[in-house]
Amino acid sequence: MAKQERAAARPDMPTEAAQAHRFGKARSAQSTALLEDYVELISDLLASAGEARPTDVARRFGVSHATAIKTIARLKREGLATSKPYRGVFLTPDGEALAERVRNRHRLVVDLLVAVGVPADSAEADAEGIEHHVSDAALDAFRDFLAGR
Amino acid sequence: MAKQERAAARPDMPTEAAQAHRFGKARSAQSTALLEDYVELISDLLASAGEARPTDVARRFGVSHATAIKTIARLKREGLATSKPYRGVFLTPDGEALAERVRNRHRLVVDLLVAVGVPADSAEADAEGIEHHVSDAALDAFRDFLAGR
DNA sequence: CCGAATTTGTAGCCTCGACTACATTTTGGT
DNA sequence: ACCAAAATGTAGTCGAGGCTACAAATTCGG
Ligand SMILES: [Mn+2]
Ligand SMILES: [Mn+2]
Ligand SMILES: [Mn+2]
Ligand SMILES: [Mn+2]
Repeated sequence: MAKQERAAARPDMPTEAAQAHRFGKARSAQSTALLEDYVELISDLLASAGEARPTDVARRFGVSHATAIKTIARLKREGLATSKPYRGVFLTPDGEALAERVRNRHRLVVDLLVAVGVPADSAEADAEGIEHHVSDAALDAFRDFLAGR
Repeated sequence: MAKQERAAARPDMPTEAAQAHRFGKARSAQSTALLEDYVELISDLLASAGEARPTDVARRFGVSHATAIKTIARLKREGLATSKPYRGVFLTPDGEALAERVRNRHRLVVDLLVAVGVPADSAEADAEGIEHHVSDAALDAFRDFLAGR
């Protein structure tokens, strides 16, 4: 029966492959979301307090300190952070660069949401999840929209 | 046994706790994202082909059939779907209702992205991830924006 | 109607991200 | 200086969500 499902399908229905690809993109974006949030948070702590302790990261992120330490270990594995036992966490140049990109993107997303009428606190909350799924093309559009309205 | 949230000190919630709360929201949204996508996909397949087979779901979602079957088992556990061996998958009333909500939300997000200038294909791809992190307050704002511009 | 192809199901393995419990190290108060 | 508290690290467990390999059921072509 699966003969001509393409012809019979709705015109606006995506092809199988295209849809699978989009779902895959969303999944892979999710796999880096945690790292992005950690790097951004650590960068903020370093800037505001001069140091980023695992306990602080855990409290700000809302997880146990053991969880934070394991995620920090993953950051180190991925070359984004460094740390020595009982000293704070620091970012590598790659980590700093990522933090900067993530911070700018976060702000852009919040600004866009506010610009289209989302209440500020909702915008801030939603952006925390949305930011990880916004493509560069969308960010460009957001910038243009914010500049030109 | 959901742990109770202490949302008492409303007026000026500490930045630290507020941030932790936002991160927690994003995490919990992510935990339901997969179920939402499956339910929406199954609903589409049921509407367009009259049936939703595990193999079709797997191919459209871009995962192995074993993975799809396991996720469908989770849908059944959560009361969103039903199925009998070697028959297709169907949605419970709860599942249908969720699919409808998710489908409308998906469209709204795409429309909003396009309205602020995001290219259509980027909008469609980004929406697949973004949709799961858009609050009702934001959706209301999106509707108003689309209606009133 | 029957054998082969397809579909479906099961089992076992992996990584990630969460937790608790406990061990160790550092820090701070007296 | 010392002991207690806090911070940090480690170990073990869990469920979700992937995978591959294999087994069983169903559907189809001849
Ligand atoms: Mn985030
Ligand atoms: Mn962020
Ligand atoms: Mn989606
Ligand atoms: Mn969707």
